[in-house]
Amino acid sequence: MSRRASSKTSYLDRLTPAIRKTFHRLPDWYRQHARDLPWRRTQDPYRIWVAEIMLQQTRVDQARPYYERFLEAFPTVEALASASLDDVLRCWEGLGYYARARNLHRAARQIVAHHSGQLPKTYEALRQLPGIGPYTAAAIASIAFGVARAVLDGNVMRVLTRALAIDDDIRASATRRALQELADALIPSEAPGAFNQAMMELGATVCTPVQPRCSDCPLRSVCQARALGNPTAFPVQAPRAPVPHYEVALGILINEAGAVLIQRRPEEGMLGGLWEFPGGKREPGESLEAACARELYEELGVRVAVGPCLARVRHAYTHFRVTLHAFQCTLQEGEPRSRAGLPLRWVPLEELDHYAFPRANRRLIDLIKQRRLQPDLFE
DNA sequence: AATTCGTGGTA
DNA sequence: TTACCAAGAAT
Repeated sequence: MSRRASSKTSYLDRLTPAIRKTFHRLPDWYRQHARDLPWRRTQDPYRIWVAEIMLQQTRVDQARPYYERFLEAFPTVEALASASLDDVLRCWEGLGYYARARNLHRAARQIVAHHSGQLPKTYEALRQLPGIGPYTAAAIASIAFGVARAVLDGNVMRVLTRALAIDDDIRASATRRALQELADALIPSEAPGAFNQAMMELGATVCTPVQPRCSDCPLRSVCQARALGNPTAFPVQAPRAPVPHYEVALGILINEAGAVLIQRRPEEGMLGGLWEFPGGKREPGESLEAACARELYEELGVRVAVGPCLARVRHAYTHFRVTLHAFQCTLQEGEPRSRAGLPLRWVPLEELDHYAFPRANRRLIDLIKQRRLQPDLFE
């Protein structure tokens, strides 16, 4: 058996009538076993859209409170479109993958401008909107509009590779193409939305990555991974590359009024549009204090005296890890001006929660606030 | 096609 | 503690 799927790979020949029949019963299973999730109580395409975007690479329990808050703040497409990006990001703070919030905001404006404020009803038209990829377009089209397009997410890939004992690497695009083809061949035309949600619910609650509950599975009679006695052998995926670790020095500049200096990151790229303390990565052989002074000079054109480290935070991103070191700094020479043209702002500590910060920065702020309760340490 | 995008929970 | 993982999209 090949671990690499070629461009001609197809799994359609593995489908027997018994397998098709068993899969087609999934909507019924779903109606009986679906958890009561807030976005299931609505047929509002806007709410379904928001939920699907939030659920990308995110667990239901983590997204739920954000979903409630977001819809309270932006109850309609029009409300979202007329909001500022900063307000949207503030609502999204802590949820991660902030491009989702930026694209959601952009797409809302496009929907108001070009679709009379209504979400498009076809897969292709949905797909044109920023942030709506193959998964989300299929999810909205099937759940809100009854279109028979199969979703392919981590859950569906796990269910399918186990059911048919597919041992190709699911990180390979060829495998994903073939799995999408397979899912599209299985989705029924009567209840496509329920089928899609059933596949995902099955993966989330029964066909789980570890310790799957096979005896409760509606597919147990046809599942080949179970027949092989080793369901967790699927899906097969290549190991990830090891991630680097960076030491980052940040400068906490405080003015006479007790306000601290923050800057807004560029809207494109990592953590785009969020605010943070100035600073950057330590270079090889450099001390943290030197890195702090260098970064503040490079970014803001100022000379600073680097004082004590007020707080440290370790944080793991997807493809690297960092340790943030926040140094209290005193302005020696010059007035801060962003060389990259980024917005800068002096903000009292109490007002920092009016700005959207990355998680690691927010934790630093909490630690610094705690120290400030002991003035001698801060002065 | 392979990388780059967050965060929190869990074994 | 480490490593993996979760209702993906953009480039």
